[in-house]
Amino acid sequence: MTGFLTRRKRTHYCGHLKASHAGEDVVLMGWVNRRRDHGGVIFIDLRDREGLVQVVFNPDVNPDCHAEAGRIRNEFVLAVHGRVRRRPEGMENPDLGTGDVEVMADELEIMNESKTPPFVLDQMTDVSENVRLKFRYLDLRRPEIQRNLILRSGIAAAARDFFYRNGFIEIETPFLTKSTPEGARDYLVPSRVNPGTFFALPQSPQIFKQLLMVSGFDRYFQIVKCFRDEDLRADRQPEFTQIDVEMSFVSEEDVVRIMEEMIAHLFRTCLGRDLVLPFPRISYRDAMSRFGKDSPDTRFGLELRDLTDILKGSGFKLFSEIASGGGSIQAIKVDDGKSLSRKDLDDLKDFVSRFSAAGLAWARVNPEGWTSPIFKFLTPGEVTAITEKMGARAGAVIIFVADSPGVVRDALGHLRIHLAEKLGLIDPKAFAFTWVTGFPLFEFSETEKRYVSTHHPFTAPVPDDVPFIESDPGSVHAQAYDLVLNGSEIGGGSIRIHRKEVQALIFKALGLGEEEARNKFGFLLDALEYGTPPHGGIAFGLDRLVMMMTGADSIRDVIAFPKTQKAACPLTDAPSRVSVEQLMELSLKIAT
RNA sequence: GGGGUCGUAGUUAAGCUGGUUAUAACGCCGGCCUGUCACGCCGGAGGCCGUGGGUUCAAGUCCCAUCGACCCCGCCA
Repeated sequence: MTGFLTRRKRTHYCGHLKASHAGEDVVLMGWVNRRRDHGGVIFIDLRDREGLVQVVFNPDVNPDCHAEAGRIRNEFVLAVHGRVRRRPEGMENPDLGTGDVEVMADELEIMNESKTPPFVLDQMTDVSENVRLKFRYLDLRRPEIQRNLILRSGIAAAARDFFYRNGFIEIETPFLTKSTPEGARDYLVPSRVNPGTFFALPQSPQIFKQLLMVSGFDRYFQIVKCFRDEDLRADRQPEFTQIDVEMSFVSEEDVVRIMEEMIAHLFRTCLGRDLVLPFPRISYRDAMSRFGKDSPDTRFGLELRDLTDILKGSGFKLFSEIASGGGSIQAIKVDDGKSLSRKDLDDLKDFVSRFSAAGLAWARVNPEGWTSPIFKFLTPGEVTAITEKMGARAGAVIIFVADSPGVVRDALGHLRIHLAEKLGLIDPKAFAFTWVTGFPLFEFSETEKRYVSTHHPFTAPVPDDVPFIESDPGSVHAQAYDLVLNGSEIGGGSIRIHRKEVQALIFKALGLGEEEARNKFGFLLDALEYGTPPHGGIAFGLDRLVMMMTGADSIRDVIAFPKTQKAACPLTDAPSRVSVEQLMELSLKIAT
């Protein structure tokens, strides 16, 4: 059993062999993807990171070797010595990268056996995610997911390359840091040395990267894990990776320009795709009114139109009442509504009810008028005005939602995506980037009955708006920007406040007392008094970016060892209980 | 915290209005097979129907609870 590795070195990856290797002796090491035992000749598809190649065991070449090959089962680890040859005429496999050749084995070592795996490792077999995650080390042998992680590595490498060449310095920031109860829930780590106190795992290196600007590093980046203890989604994990960037002496424009070059560099080197620069930009206000959300998917139309003015005096009571109560009536239009059945349209009511939208109506536009449950309530003038405003031709379907403006946008924003997916209006190969700018600095929180930061409390206001911070906080714009790709926010950043007077105004507007602010962010406030340069930055969600670039449906398919929706790991069984001794050492007691 | 979909063989699924021994495909085991490539042919093994309780003469099927997976809302500055 031993000896092969001392005698032989691996010469090639399985997936690299091609016709030009014909006639060469090679040594391959890998896993058995599949065996086809014909009684006489035995075929083995041997797999490694780079792909598959067919290995042939023929009793005429080496009877002992052929006999040994009879023991082989799936996922055994083999070392094979043999000669590459072109496959016999007509035996090529065009579906296999190495399909022109095969390896005639004359020496075999079974380096390790394998239990029968719980699932077959090919793309035809679909396996539930809990089984996949429980046996993640096997799941990760599948070529599709290996491809994702290999591309991820390439993207990170390309990003580093870009940053190094553009004068950015990579600096690590602490994972054991201070809890700042603004924003997401923190993951806490108890301190043994300081009983009763806790570190927090960083939600982002925000404050540290700003301090690095105070220190004069000028351009910083880091590809770094961040942690947020919030509920999971298909594109959200409790630990995730950011490409984190901060720059000194820059404007919003400077950050946006260099970062879109960085993104273009990633797409060019990793996908071979040339993106058109500069990326389109849209204001927050336009994004909300045209797309119903601040991360618009611009791959398709179905834009929102406001019909409140036309319908506020309408004979359709639901509409007129909502309009007179300060609500809004908006609509989207599907140009070719033939494939939407009456039932489909009626079911949309259920869909928008998820967003607590009260009223939904629809209309089919015909050459002679509308087919619509609300047609009889509308005047011909209203029908014409709406048809015109929507730009609806015969065959179109108009879908109306009436409720408070926020609810309407939310409902229609989701509905347009739902319909675009259902109707196949989305080009799966498109990458539609959009910068969203001009965010409000504050949003009024109904739950907290106060203004809260839209971005974070260090975001700089647009200079012209500074006078209104106290008098009219809702009108103040931020020097903030989000990068959106196909409707998904993949990055966001801002110019930061570098003067303490402005910072003090912001804290005041947020209802944050001087003492409280000092307690939470004192060190940053101190730093602002020692010559902080103007600075700003951005952070990209690497996982989401890789998801988009690989076409993965789930963030879990681009992370080697992800958590389930309950924020647990089926492989290691984390999180788990710990011993009383461990708890005592930390001065902790479980209350429940 | 809330809404939804789903848990049946190793895996993926079927199982109707409750009724005899719970099906199939793939995988697995054995046999045959010297050119297959999702090899083929013959035979075989394999089940706590997620768990607990209830209704019933009878439960995979109905009801309640609970655990778990996924999707969504809230949440995620």
